[in-house]
Amino acid sequence: MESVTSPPSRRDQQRADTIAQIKAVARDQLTTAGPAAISLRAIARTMGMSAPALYRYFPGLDALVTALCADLYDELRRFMVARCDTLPETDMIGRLLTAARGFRLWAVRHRPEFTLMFASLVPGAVIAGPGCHSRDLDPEQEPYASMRRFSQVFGDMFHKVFHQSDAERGFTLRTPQPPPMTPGLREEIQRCATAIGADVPIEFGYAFHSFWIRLYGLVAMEVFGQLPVVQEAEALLDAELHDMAGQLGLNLTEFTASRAD
Amino acid sequence: MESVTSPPSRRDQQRADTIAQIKAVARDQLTTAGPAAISLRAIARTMGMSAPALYRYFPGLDALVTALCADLYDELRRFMVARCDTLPETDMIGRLLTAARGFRLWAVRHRPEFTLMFASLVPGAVIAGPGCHSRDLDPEQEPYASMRRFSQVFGDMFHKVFHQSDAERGFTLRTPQPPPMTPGLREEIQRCATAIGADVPIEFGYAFHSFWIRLYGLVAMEVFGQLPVVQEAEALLDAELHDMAGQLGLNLTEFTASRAD
DNA sequence: AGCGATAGTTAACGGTGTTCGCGCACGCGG
DNA sequence: CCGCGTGCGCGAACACCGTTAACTATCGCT
Repeated sequence: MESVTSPPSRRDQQRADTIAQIKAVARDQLTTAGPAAISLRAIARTMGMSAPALYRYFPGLDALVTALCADLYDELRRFMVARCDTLPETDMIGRLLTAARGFRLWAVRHRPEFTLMFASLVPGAVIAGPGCHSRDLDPEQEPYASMRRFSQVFGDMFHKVFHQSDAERGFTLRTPQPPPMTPGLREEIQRCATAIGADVPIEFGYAFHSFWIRLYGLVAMEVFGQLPVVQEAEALLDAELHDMAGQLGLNLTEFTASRAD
Repeated sequence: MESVTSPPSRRDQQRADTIAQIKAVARDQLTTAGPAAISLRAIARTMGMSAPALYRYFPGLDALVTALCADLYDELRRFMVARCDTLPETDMIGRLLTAARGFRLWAVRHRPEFTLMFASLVPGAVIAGPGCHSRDLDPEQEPYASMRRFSQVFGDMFHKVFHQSDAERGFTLRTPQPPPMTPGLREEIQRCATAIGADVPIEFGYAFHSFWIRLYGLVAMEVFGQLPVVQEAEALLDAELHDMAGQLGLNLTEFTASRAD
């Protein structure tokens, strides 16, 4: 709540540069040797500094990893929207497909990063307990803000594709038939949808949620080496996307074919 | 290929007991403080031993974690089949549902274990590279044998439910319509299905594979704190199972209702 | 010009995996 | 039943790791 943001003084600039360099070196360690290999002493070594000096910039290793993780969410989001922006605003189906394929592509190109982001959140944060993550989960804190911005990408797209007219969309959206749900589940799905800005009826809320589960499951299994189909993973993603589109009344082959005209 | 298995001498017995104790202590560390907290020195400390002594039983920390991981796959499999065995042999749909719910239940009860098994395979094994895991992946080695035995549970069930008669099954199985697939994908899905012993047509091969992706995605997201719907996760699993059953022509509500008679 | 905040240093503590070399003692074979 | 050998455990040591404390020098602003 600073009413006056002080101009970035010279020191602040150098400080920002150092922080960026620290994160860059950490990112390199992550890419090269995996999440467990991020080491303060090694970072300091390659930067020509002494390890305790890094504590001027981060309160500890966990904080560094958390900040790096936040950057990765932003990078992934930017990667996805950049690819989507090559398509016209009205082609929301094309943008959704591009976002999904971009999600997988970034993940398989950056397996260690994906592991850090989606399978631990923070080292040592997966400790047991129903509330899962033992970290402070102030929902406005740094990793969560980036995660929400990332989720927002799909949320906005779902919202838009639903509120498009059939003419803009290029096909008539069919209301999927959701399975029977408990009242509590219906309420929570509705709440999650509105929280993400996707103001849609429950049938679409469930469908979109289920689609996200399928996309996440496919990508996570591929990255973690759990996917039975491993060589044709990209083709499998396309098949799954076809299948999901079909549940919304869209035949993707005809769609892309007619679009190609 | 030992033609004569030497009788378990007294020494071998003690050795086996020590190995079991080491893994038990490691398991306790994993459950209590997460995968990163498994420490040889701490294990030796609580066992009243010295750290290098453990090297008489495991060539290193990675080997211990790998062996522990293999045990966990067996434990998960046993948990699932034990619950399935409370149902009659002919109720394959009920067994499939029980197996899926058991998979989730074990995962949420053992989050650190699940993380170790399904999101890293072995610490430091997620290093970049197209072939993913940098470990020796001799498919008959210890972690992979247990993984295959685990996968076999679902594979057998899929095989059986498909080859059941409609009378045994209690409903007429509808052939799902798969999305268009590339020839390579069809071939690989077929190959994976036969490798797991599920000799089924491609339509069911794709459906079962997709079901496994959805189940894995749902459970992994819940364990890793990535699921939007977090409070009603169990109800969400039931909804997803309803949805998947519906794609095979089975209305689950009627099914379980008639079964309850 | 001087003062204070800031960035950097070295030393040290406790922790980790791993290797080496030694000794002891226990269980097996004669 | 007894000795022998082998497997077992130990301590020391090396190279890492995160983190803290005390201290210094330098840079920037007043």
